Amino acid sequence: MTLVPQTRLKPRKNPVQARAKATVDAIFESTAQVLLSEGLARLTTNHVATRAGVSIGTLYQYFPGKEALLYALVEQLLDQVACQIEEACAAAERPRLDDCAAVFVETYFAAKTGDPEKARALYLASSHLEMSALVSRTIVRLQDAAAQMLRRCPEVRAAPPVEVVTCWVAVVTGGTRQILEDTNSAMLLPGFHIELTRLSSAYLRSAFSSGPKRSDG
Amino acid sequence: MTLVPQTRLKPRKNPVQARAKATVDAIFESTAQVLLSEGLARLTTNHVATRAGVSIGTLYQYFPGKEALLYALVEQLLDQVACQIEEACAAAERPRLDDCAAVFVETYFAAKTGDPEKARALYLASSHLEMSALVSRTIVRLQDAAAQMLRRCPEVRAAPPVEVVTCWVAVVTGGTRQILEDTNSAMLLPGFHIELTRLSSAYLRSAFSSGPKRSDG
DNA sequence: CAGATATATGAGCAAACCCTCAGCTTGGTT
DNA sequence: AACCAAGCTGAGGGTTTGCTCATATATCTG
Repeated sequence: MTLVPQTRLKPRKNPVQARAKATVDAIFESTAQVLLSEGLARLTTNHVATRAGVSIGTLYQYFPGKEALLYALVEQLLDQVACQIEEACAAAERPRLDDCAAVFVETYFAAKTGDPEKARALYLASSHLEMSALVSRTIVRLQDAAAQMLRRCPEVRAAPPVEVVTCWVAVVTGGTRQILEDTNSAMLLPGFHIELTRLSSAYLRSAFSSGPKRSDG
Repeated sequence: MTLVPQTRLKPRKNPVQARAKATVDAIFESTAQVLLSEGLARLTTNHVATRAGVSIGTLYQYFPGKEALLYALVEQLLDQVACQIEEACAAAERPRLDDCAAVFVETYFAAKTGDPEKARALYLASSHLEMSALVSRTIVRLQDAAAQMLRRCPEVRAAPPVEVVTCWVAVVTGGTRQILEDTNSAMLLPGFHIELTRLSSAYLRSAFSSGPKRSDG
């Protein structure tokens, strides 16, 4: 319902030959680079095309406009993250609570820090208002994946409350964003990973275990 | 050290008469509104001036450029939040761990949700690369305030580890941002507040209390 | 090879935008 | 009232930017 008229945001033409695919990839790559080096405000289509080593006309053969380019970039990167999370969560068969925490945090963190610059470019681009629906949809995918994993957890009796899942996912994604965007904290990345896992374990235990449960070690 | 040459970002002139102060306030207000209704990409100085009910020339009497305007807006809003947090943290004399969690979350949450639209405008503006240092400095203020409050906590023996404070602050600020930016989750705001407090309590206890401590309830 | 299709080029136009400046109005002081 | 500084105005200059289109080249098919 309420399908936004996104004609302006959809790709204009799909590449069929190999060299065209390479061109589109180069444009994506260049967009991320320009986004980081120049910022969203100074990102121009001409600059993107030049940096990608293609003509401006070529860019407009595949994207109907500047916003469509950014939209496609964000869509691609968000989908990659969501797929990785869904896969990892589904792979956990009978996880303990601590496993749920570790799997989710580990996977999300790896997806984001694998290419931190690309992640930061994504954050910049996704602040466009047009992207909010896209981001929202991805968050729902993460929440569903997390909820289903939790439901398979022996320590969790009933269906996990929506507020808990919402809070957990928001805190993991938002916290990671905060750390990645703050260049001063960049050195603390490994430490943050550990702390975020401990935080998740502590929260999930307090939300699902009636009695406090101490694991050995 | 490394004082960035921010001549371009500093106000050009300070208002001395009352009507001039009103003008500057109107410009700030209008900037936030345009930011929300049009987005960062379509925010133009002419539009801001028109919406504020002043001439474009007036705007440029107080701000040397578009970026300075955004910079001043972000600076003002960030400083308000930091001051509130510092005050609230300092007011907690001999807090228990749960009090620390409650005070920090409560204050931050109130500061952000008091005017959610302004908060979202702030997020949009702060994604400018130029703002990263400003945001970074504010985060440090929050971390310091939180650390000092924790140090006054009887349950905390030594100085709180920097990773814990960093993670906690990142998670509270980032999580709140995530919820505020996602219009779909807007209805869950009160519930999120409660969960975020519980999460903070659980994390702080797991970080500082050697033995698990169960409070009545 | 010949025709058809897919892909690439880039000069340049129309529109949007940032910002200046010369002149005007308001408020305060003597 | 006379004067002055503070504040306000808005048309427009110079620049940037998004995007088109006529043309050229590469790849595929038979």
